[in-house]
Amino acid sequence: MVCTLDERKIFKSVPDERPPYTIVIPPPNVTGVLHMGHMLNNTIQDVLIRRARMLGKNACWVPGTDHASIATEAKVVQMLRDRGIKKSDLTRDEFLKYAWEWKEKYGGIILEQLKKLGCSCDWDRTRFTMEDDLSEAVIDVFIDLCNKGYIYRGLRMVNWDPAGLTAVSDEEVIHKDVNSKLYYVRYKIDGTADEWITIATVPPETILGDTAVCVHPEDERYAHLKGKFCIIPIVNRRVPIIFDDYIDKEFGTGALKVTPAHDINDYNLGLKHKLEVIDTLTPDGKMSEAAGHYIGEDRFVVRKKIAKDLEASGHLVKTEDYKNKVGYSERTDAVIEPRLSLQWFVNMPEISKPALEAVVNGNIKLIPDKFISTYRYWMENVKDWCISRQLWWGQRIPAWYDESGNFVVAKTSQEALAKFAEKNIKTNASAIKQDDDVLDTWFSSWLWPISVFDGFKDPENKDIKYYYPTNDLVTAPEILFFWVARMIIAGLEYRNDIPFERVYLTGIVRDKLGRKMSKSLGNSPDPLELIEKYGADGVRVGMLLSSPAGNDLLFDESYCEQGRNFANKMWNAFRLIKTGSLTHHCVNPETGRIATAWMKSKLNEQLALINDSYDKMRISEVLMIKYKLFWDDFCAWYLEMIKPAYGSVAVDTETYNTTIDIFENLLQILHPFMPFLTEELWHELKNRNNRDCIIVSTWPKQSSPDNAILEGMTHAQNIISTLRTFRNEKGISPKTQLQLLTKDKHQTTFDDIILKLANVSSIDKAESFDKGFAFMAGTQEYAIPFDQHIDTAAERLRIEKEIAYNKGFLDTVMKKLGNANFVSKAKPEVIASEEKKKSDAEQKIKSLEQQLNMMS
RNA sequence: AGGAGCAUAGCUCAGCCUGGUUCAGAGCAUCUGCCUUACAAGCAGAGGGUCACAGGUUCGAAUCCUGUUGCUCCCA
Repeated sequence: MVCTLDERKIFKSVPDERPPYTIVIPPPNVTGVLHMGHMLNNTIQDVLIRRARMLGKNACWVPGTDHASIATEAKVVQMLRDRGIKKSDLTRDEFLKYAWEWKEKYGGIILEQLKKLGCSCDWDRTRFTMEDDLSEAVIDVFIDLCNKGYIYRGLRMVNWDPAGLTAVSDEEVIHKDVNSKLYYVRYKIDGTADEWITIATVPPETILGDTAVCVHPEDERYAHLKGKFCIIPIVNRRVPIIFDDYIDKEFGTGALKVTPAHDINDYNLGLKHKLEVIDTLTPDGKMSEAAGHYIGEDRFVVRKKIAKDLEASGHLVKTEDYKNKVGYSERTDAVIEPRLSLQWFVNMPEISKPALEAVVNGNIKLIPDKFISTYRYWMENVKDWCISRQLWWGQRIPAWYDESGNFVVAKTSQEALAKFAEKNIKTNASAIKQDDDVLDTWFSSWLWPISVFDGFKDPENKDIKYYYPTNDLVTAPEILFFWVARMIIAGLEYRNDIPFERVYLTGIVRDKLGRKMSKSLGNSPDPLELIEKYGADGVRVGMLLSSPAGNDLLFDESYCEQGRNFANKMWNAFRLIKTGSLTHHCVNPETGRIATAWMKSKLNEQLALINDSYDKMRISEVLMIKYKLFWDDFCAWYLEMIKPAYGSVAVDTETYNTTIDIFENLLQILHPFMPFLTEELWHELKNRNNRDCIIVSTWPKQSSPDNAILEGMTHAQNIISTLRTFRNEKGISPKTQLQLLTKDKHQTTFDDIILKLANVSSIDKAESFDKGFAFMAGTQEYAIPFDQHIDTAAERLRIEKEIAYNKGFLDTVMKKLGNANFVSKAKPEVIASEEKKKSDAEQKIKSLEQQLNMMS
């Protein structure tokens, strides 16, 4: 080929009169590299896109990347550190210059990798969440939501990442089981000489921030402490003992130390009981001035120190081993600390209602639908979304503060000044300062299905009107909430329409032991090495062979091996057809006629199943049907039927041409899964021009199969298999010809094929069977005269076993039919089928008994 | 603590919604025989499951209901 499909812009889509089929890619992290999850996800999208294109839709797959603020910023900081530059020594602008430099260098690697996978994206449409137009949309949406009252700024307990120095969302916290210690510490009751209350805590360093001790109001052990105070050790602070039924009497000692600054539940207790809030941690996880002790030391160092100090002062009662869950930052792996801070939030309950409705009422379909209840549960309990991040890489929050802390939300400083003026706040350009924080990356990507078509910049443009709502979204269930749900919210809010019709949720790719693939485990194969080793088509097939929607895929390289073997099989079939003996000789035209008629019917029969499974998004089932259709039906049966015996010279152009047609149809059907090989063979098969590519060919039209031929062939296959088994068991070479005897009912249509595939010399009618091997295919009787030594006893045993089986079966049928309840209650067609079973079984038994008699 | 889901051949999964298809199917793996001029990355065959367990509903249960056990995910 002179130039690639991509270069010929075959993946390109522009609005036209055809119906659109649109997918927006879940944008991968711009600095990321392809991992197994991407492979699975994008292969599925490509399969859907390619089939839609062949169905005559205007297929548009929009690629792109997101800026992944925390991950990217962390990488840039690392790069700077390697060059001996500290982020804190740089201005914001200087830092961003480095960040963009990094992005230009490494951004887009992943898109190149997707091309190697064969992804047929419209690469001209590649977008990036931080490019100007998309950023402007983000800022406009922020301002709009502020104006609508959905966004507010508030003091909240957030998940603080002390390594990343930013708040992260609940979804970015990974809870892990860890072995900790539970410290039992006693606090002296104020005004007593030797009276104590003992609390249990995992992080004893937070004692420095304690502002109360809380017990259950009905806990008799502590009833006498009502109105009393106790003394916090080390800091010697006098704090109240409060009573609240929030307390679990059974846990620890039933007495809870309350640290409102560092625990969300304690914070709520603090609000309720009006407790003082003492923030004892610095942003980077060290003890703050307010802690009063251990200032500037890391919290984990202090944890050990304070335990010793408490022991020395006689406050430590005991320690216990304790298993608990600790939150870690998904990005930096630092232990997350709950921390009070001023952040920006989206008020979710109200704005998310239509999005809940859209899924519950079926406007948007989740596949598999078991995710609907999960989605509903989350949306009904949705919490406000913390959207500010203490980073520089991202869209800077358009809020402006004056010197006394008043703020307005505005796109530019000029507009901000105007807004201050409106509020009658006197200030000036040099006195106002923009918020230092940026917006959560999801606050960009929730606009993705709209912003990639410039739906914010130009809401009435041709693209957005044509492509939106998109058709399918393919993504991982892990981000159902923090991405999918939010896109639905944004879509309904800003287009008054859903962003996509269906969401296909893939499984998570795990290793064969069921562990998630991760860098630290080192259990993930390198996707590009896999492609190198098995070919992109082989890997694509391997990925999809066993990945039912929503179920995890236990990946094993042997799947790719299977994929490669299949590609190899296709190649070999091509060789037979195009360059092998088929081009020179062929079977007699009659055999060819039957064979092609059967194969065409088989193809149509299976194509109906394939189309149906596609519609139900059962992708691995689609693949398996195609796999068997090609390998079993086409190669193992059809090609063997028409393949000429050595030395045969009969030429039959019609059969040959039909075979090419069928092979082309099979290539088309397989094309979405195996784009490279099918395209290559498509061009090898015939001399086609640059435009005549399989990727833009028309999906084969399904017509009704000839059922008589299908049934007849199944019967013939039955006979052939029995003869092959017979040879196998008797050790008769496939080269030895056999004679086949039939009775009246036998249809001769497939005789040629039986002769060929079972190496039978002749098929003759006989009144009755003499000595030899008698068998049944369906309800018909056949025999092979066989005069070599036959183990009569073994044959008798075989037939007797078969009789016993059929009698047993007949018994169960008779029992049903003899049951008055069954006959009166079962549906007529069920009864009819039982009657048929009965007569078939009776006839079989009769024939088998005859055979038995003949042997004696 | 709560919510959701899963349990079918050695492995990965269909079938279950809507009970009845010759006493459960596939792919891979296994075993047997084959280097047959498209293909040993192959060909032809074979074996392999009391459908997790216990009850119940029904003429009839892998399929519907209840309970038990084990596992996974989500959220505390």
